[in-house]
Amino acid sequence: MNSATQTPQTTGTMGLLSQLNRVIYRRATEDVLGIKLKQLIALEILVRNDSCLQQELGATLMVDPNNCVLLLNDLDEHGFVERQRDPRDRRRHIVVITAAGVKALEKAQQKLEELEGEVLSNLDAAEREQLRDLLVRAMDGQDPGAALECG
Amino acid sequence: MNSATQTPQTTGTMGLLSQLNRVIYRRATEDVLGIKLKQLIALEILVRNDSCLQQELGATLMVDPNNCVLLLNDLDEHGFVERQRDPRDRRRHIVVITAAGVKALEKAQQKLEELEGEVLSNLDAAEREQLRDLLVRAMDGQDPGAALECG
DNA sequence: CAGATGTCAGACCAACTGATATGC
DNA sequence: CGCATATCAGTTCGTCTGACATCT
Repeated sequence: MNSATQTPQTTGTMGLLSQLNRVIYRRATEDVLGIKLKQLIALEILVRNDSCLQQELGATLMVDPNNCVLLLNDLDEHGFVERQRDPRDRRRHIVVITAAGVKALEKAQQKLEELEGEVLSNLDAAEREQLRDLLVRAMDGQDPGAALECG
Repeated sequence: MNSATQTPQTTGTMGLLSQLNRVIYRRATEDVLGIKLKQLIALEILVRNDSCLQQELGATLMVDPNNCVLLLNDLDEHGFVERQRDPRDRRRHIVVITAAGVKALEKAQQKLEELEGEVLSNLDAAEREQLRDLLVRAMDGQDPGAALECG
């Protein structure tokens, strides 16, 4: 009715999360970050682990193996990752991030932090830290590899 | 490397939000809720405002006018909403939720709360309240109608 | 051989783009 | 006439499904 309503329009935490994610997704485009948000998250995992099995990456990202292939193809074409055969089980691939990948990641992370500042402009530093902490804890409880049960 | 890593794999708040949303999105399917998550959010807005202009709904949901039409077509076909011409400006539509819509919403909300309990199982009641509060405040600062600048 | 892993091609769904109809 | 609103058709993007090759 009143067109300038500032009341929270969505009640549930899940709905709010979904809405706020929508805001992020709309703003964190490839134009802004240089890479896609999902690629950024994938690269973050790779730098953190130095390298990891392709299936572990997929499980952590919660994408099914097929989509993991597509995602890596994209990153591979840009020279941001390399896939190596695991010598101990030659069916498997070990994914490693390249120097160019690290560089692209750092650039994207910087842009994303700028965005974060804008999106969370209503929260002060302590509250942002609190939010991040709650999200970390929530994610910790998540079943990894739920995306694998698809065959 | 260790396949049972429980360390937070994603560092930034935006990435965490995106990942947690992924968890929700994967579980809050139409099969579980009875309606789609986005439809649930739309109906929530409608019960809260009793009725609202179609463009206001779109702005609040952050979907562009085109997608708003599709969304409402879907809800309309199920008999969950009705579109009425605004007598004061007959170009406009006023969207109202039906009794069936309210019923479907309540059912879906109940299921979603169950899901919320599972997804946020690592957080106690106080922490969940805290999370919800932070999300509400973050959403309050969001530019409504950003989705309208697309023509 | 059965089972696991990764790859690809085609189907499917959700979102965006452009054109049209109606009313101001 | 120009502008706003809603609608639809066509395109594009991301994701899922099924078939296949390789390796254990």
